[in-house]
Amino acid sequence: MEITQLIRTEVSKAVKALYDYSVDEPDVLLNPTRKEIEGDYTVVVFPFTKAAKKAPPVIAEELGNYLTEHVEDISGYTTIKGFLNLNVNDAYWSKFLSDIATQENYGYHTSNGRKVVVEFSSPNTNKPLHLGHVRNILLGWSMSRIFEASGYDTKRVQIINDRGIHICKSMVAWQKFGEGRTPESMSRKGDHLVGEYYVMYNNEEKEQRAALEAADNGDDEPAILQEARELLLKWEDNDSDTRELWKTMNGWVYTGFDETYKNLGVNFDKIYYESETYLLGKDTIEKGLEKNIFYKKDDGSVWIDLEDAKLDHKLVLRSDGTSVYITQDIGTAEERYRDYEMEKSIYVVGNEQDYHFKVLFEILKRLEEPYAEGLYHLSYGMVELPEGKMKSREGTVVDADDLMTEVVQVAKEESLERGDVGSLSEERQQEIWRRIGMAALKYHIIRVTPRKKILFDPKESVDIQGQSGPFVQYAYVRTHSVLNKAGEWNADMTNYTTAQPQEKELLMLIRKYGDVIADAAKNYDPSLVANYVYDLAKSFNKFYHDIPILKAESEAAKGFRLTLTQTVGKVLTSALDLLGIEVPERM
RNA sequence: GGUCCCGUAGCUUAAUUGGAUAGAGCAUCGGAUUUCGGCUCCGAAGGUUACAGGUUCGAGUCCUGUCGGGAUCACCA
Repeated sequence: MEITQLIRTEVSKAVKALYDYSVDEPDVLLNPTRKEIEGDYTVVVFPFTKAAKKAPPVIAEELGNYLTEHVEDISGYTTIKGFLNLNVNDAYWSKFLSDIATQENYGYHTSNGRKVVVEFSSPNTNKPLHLGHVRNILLGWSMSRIFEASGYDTKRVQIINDRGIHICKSMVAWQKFGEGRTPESMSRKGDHLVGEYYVMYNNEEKEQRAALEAADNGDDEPAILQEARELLLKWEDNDSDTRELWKTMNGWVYTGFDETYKNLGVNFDKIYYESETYLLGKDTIEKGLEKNIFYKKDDGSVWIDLEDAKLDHKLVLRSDGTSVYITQDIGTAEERYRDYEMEKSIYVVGNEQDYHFKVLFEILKRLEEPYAEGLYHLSYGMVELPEGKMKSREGTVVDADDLMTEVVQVAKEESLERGDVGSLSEERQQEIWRRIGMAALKYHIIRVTPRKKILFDPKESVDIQGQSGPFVQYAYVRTHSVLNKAGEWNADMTNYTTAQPQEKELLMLIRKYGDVIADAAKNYDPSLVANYVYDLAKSFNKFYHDIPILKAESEAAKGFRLTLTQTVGKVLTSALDLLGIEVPERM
């Protein structure tokens, strides 16, 4: 049995035997022992004082005695105040290592047959992706990977906001100023090209507004805004020319997005388009009206009263019968359930929509939708720059494509300075630089817990030292390099029973990997994996520095350490993969 | 104004969900290589966990209040 599980089980038994008190195994408080103190795992005995009617140190002593006698893998103990520090038999660790060494996908949980849908990215089609999207995409991607590793059948989806006044604005500007330009004719990424016309639109609108104000007609609407509105009406009327232009320009954007997604290393199982879903949800509102979940005002608008959930009254259908944003979301949720019958849905959306999702989920609960209990809003803080918030109107956004180019470029420059990979082909070097640069960027963003806002300093995002992606990659490259030198080795390590503290620390971390995955899924927090993989890399570097591997004192020790090194390499690769980070073989 | 989120070392952050002396990285200062790759390792310094109360064996974590920062409160999406 796995060691921490074993300790929980045995503590539970011991408490029953000694004090006739029942503790559930998960409720046994068990931590790794602090570094300065002797021992491997620590049991907190305070919770047993009432049942035992004894002082904590006495209980610790009695439990320690019992466990040492009854459990083979526990070789001894010490007590400090109310803490019982247990020593694990050295033989346990070599057995543990040889057990997992050949395991496929070590740390992954077996399939649980449950389905989860993760929605992320979900951009508008009027401008390219920026740093904010990057955080969203990285969170969504790693969350979906973590759920897969936790045994879930996982689907990745996004819903693209491809209709509405914003895209009409880009269209108007292109009609006026475009002169037939295309991504091909301009050699420009489609999403960037469309984004430029959106900017042109905004500039034009601003100028017209200023002119109107100068002429003392400040209350009038700028002509170009009227044109955009007309275009939206035409779109809704299915005007063929408008639809054609809309399709063409959105097509440019999608091609651009695809390239960005590819560079970020992400993909989707299904894409929903608002132009196809914006009419959904109305039926549900009708049904809800019949069940008195909603109510109708005199003007014909439909509302829901959520005051007893500490929310407000919320409009769900306009007086003219058309839907609002939340109506669509209700409809899309149902459509998604028809597609996947998922038990859990995770919406990766920024925290400015916290209120919206509270309302949405509350409504779906009241409608008694079968998937309502599994809804989760993975809310994350904004990404801010040192000089303040990003504002597209002020041109202070950090473009996703530029950012990626930049980090890879920096990785390249620093690598050339060191000259470690100069002997490789140009292509392979390029691939290594790409992996390093992307690792730096991704790790820098994913390591902070989602709900906190990120202060994004471009300089720090390409750090390769300290707690960074490349630091972890370097530890992996070391494992790879040692193993290459080692060639074949004798993996029989059963008579290696003198594990060093550095080795035990590594093994305890490796043992924890499956727990970390489960925790990250339970808390919807990929940063737990990011912090874990750093700890593992750091611990390996120390081991590597302190202890000889190839020149170990015995064949058994060498076999043990090489197997350990190999296993560390596997776990590093696996954990980084959950974050969407690839490892290079050299760097 | 109501509601929600955040406040930890100069900076960026962690804390096994209420457990021991709050742990890292950057920056600063000082060390380590006849060795499997120095993008490494070791050490020093740096903290009244915004503040004030409370709950208990025990609080960065839970409760109340105060201060500071942000978000949100559309027949927009």
